[in-house]
Amino acid sequence: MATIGDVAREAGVSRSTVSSVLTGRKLVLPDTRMRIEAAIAKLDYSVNTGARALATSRTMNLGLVVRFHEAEFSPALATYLVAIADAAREHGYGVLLLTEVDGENAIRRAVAGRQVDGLILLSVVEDDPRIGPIVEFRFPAVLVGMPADTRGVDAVDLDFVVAARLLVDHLADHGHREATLATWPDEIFASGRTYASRFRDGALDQAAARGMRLDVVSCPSGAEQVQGALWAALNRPGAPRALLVHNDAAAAMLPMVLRDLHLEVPGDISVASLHSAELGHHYALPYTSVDAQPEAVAEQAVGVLMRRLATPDAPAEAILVQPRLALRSSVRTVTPQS
Amino acid sequence: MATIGDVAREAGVSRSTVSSVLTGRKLVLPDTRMRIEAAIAKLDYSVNTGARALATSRTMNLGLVVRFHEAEFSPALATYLVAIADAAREHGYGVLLLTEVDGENAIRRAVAGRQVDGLILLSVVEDDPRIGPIVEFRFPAVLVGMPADTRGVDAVDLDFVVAARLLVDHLADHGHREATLATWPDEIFASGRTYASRFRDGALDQAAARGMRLDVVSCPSGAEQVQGALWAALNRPGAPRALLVHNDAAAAMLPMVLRDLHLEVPGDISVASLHSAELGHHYALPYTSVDAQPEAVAEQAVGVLMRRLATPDAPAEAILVQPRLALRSSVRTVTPQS
DNA sequence: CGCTGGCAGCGAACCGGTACGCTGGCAGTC
DNA sequence: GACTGCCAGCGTACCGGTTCGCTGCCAGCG
Repeated sequence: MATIGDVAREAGVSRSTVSSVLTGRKLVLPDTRMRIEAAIAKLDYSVNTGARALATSRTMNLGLVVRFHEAEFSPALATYLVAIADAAREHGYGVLLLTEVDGENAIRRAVAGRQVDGLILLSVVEDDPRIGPIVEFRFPAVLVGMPADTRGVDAVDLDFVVAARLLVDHLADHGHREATLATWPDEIFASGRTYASRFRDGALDQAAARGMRLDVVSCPSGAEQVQGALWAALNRPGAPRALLVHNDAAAAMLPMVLRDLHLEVPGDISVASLHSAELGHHYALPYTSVDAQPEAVAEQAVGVLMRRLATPDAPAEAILVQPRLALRSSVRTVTPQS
Repeated sequence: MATIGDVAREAGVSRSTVSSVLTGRKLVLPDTRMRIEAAIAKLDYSVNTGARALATSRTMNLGLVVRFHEAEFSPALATYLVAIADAAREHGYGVLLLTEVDGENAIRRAVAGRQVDGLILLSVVEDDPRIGPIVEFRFPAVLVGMPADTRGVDAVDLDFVVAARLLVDHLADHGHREATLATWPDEIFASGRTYASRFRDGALDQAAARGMRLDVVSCPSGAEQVQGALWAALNRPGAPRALLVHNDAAAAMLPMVLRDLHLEVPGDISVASLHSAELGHHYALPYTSVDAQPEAVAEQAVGVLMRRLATPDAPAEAILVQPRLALRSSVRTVTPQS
């Protein structure tokens, strides 16, 4: 493999001049530059990123910290990983995958070994133990997922309150005065995944504002339990004829349960949901929904991190990605009758 | 951040002695070693991996090349990514996520920039364009997924032929003389994903050997189309009362279709499938199956790559991970009646 | 007692880049 | 014609490790 010295020799200049061309930080006479570029092409040279990192003390790598939570239903995780890697590359950064049961350790190692310039933490929960070291070291990082208290750390997430409001409004606008909200298992709420509570509370608030009754049903985890919970919720006497879903597992199982109960959408029941476009695609979910937007979230997360790297002392940002409603005519207009 | 020089000063030795302790390649007197270790602890020192990489010309990083194929149904992708990262760490390696529409370029960049010591290629297809550069540069790499011709490149995959045989035998052993095989869309076969053809051909061969009739049904992609295809296949007159599934989307949709057709498993129909344990878990699939084993495949892939790095000139390995049958009593015993 | 051997630890070179101060040549100005 | 200013390009130090040959000490042995 050719080194910068080989290129310099080939072009008849010094190493530092080649470096000037590579980094573009200094002016080089056009014909000198062309000689150098020719030499680079001829020798098929490319810079040794490790050596450059050592000299500049910037690795141009980001650490992507993934904690795999067995209980979570997340076909979309891969989408996030890929979207983040793509967004990072747009800015010239690579992505190091840090997956450890004990995410704290992965962070310490990567940071201490100076393998990464910044960190992206996925599936953040409230009081996430991974946040401690980051604040302590003042290491550039961005959380994907919003802890209740962002404590001066950058964070990016979908705006679940607005998402809830959009969906509730959509039902209310179509004349629904009552609905069931199928949401996450209790342990998800308990474990501090604020997306669950932000959506639920946003939905309850908006329902109150619109004079709508909203019955909250927590679907326990496990596919069969989810089905059972949905079945029970929809089959109880006086069940509302509108369903609001914020639970990927429930959304995936819903078509089957509805068929079971001989309920037509939207004829017998209106359905509106919050789930990722990918989930909807794979499961052929024909429901009006707010799409979780992995690409947009990934882009924002990387963008925030870039800004943090550029200006380390700027105040922390908390970015809420605005959701969009995707209509799929699963909500019908009802006329009030009582 | 402390450097090796700081540690040396603190311990009253030279930098090279500290290095001897760090690498463990040279003997150091016990009490000197302890002084150095104390200094390391006191200064909270850890080696700069970039500098070490420059000196040793080994990065201790692997590149994980992921191509995201929109049409593929891949909730399991994340499982593979995480499993590979975990396996790599067991060997002291980090994982750089290389995702690009144009995977070839990602490879070239990572290799030319000496960012990784080896590559792991996911979802390999026949005549995968990414294989070319690897063979050309003789760069250490392992394919996950088996091209028909491994051309001297290491490859690891599940043994789909054995998987097919196990499942066909299972049906045959229970007295089934005919079955339907629900398999991948035509374009998956066409695009050279050999897992599809290896399974199908293995199943056909074994069915022939066991004197069994096997009707192959290709389920087109898209959740609704899959349902339609399954529905048609199961509902046609004289449809076999045994179903063999090798198609994750079909497996996921199957419970709904069966319910639709009022078919009980195994009372009305026997079902045996090949899918990942994770898929089965998330979708509550109660079918006897051969579990695709992401963890085992990941472990083997990393293992092969480690061996390749140790002995670059060893002959290429092609490892087939042996599948296991997981019984879930979805196959019933039938007594021949004609 | 002198020679040899072993070995702990040192020092310098090196990996492949970047950064910065300096030089030398040329043009413009008085 | 001497002085000034500008700037392309050079040389060298440095980033933080590893490697390897050498030194100097001590023990063992004849």
